[in-house]
Amino acid sequence: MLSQTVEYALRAVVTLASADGKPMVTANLARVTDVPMGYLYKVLQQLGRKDLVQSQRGSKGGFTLRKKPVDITLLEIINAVDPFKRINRCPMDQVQEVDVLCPLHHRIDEAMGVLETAFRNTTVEELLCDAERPYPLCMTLHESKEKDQEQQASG
Amino acid sequence: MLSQTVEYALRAVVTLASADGKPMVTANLARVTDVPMGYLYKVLQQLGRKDLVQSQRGSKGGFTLRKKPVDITLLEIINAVDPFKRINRCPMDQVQEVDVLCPLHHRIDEAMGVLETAFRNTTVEELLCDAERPYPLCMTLHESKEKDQEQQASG
DNA sequence: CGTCCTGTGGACCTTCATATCTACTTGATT
DNA sequence: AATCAAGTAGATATGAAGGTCCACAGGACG
Repeated sequence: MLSQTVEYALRAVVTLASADGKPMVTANLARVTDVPMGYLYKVLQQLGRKDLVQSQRGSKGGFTLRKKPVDITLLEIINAVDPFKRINRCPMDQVQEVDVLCPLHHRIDEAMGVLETAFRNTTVEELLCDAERPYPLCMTLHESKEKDQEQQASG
Repeated sequence: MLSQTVEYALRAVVTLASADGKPMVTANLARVTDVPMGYLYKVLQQLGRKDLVQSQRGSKGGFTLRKKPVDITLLEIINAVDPFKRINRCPMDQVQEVDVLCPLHHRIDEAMGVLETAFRNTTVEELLCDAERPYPLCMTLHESKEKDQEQQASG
């Protein structure tokens, strides 16, 4: 339903959010989020253009969030990489003045509206402090992230 | 969001529903729904395998619905050609016993659930008798359909 | 039976999102 | 300045969805 790119973008932002301001290098981010590194760059670039993330080159560099998790909605992330499309006009209708959709497309668009709202009303912050689910991303990845941070600390 | 194939399937079923039991030939259906005819065959075949439509070869043949519009939900049509996928397990998580999703995927799946329900709760019948929108599909297509039926009648 | 009409199914082509590769630029550190 | 770490950007590959084509099969009707 959502594109692979959106999925990747969401993972990246959530992970950066849980890094709590410390810059994360792409290689590390790629490992934790399980996204191909080369492609992750592209996704991060798109997020950068929309001012969701920020990059710092050179050693000690990496990516950080540009806004607080509480101020980032899932919809923003989605729109940054693969804009959520609503149906504004019937796709079949070439010559169309009025913007009244036919019943079919009206119904579909209505449903899409609900979905869009759900994404607009969820912030990254909410994903970080879910009582029942202590880790913002999957448990095993949390573990590999821990391991990775140990590596970083020791290396 | 929904695939092109789903869009085509929905158009086809709605159009067949408004044909009120009379078989429609693919060429005609393709014109009315603005779907490439060769591809429409494929879509209709998929709908046929799921017993949503029925075909009759030879002259006076064509496609008809196999069920009443009131008994066909949009979700059924969607599932026939491009099954609606829910998130059952975190896509990142290789080793996973419990089926508790991480906050991110839980949230996404929740939203998808709402969408799925919306499609499950809409029947084709509802699209046929919308007071504010007299034609189940776009106006101009309704017109071209009229024209087409005239052609059929005179030809 | 012959012929026309219409759907079937398989092979193939096209397009685009996804993913990779690589040469380059920028920043930090010494 | 030299060097290394890290992001940038554009060219190119891959694979799945969308779309086309064609030879065949089955039904209707003279």
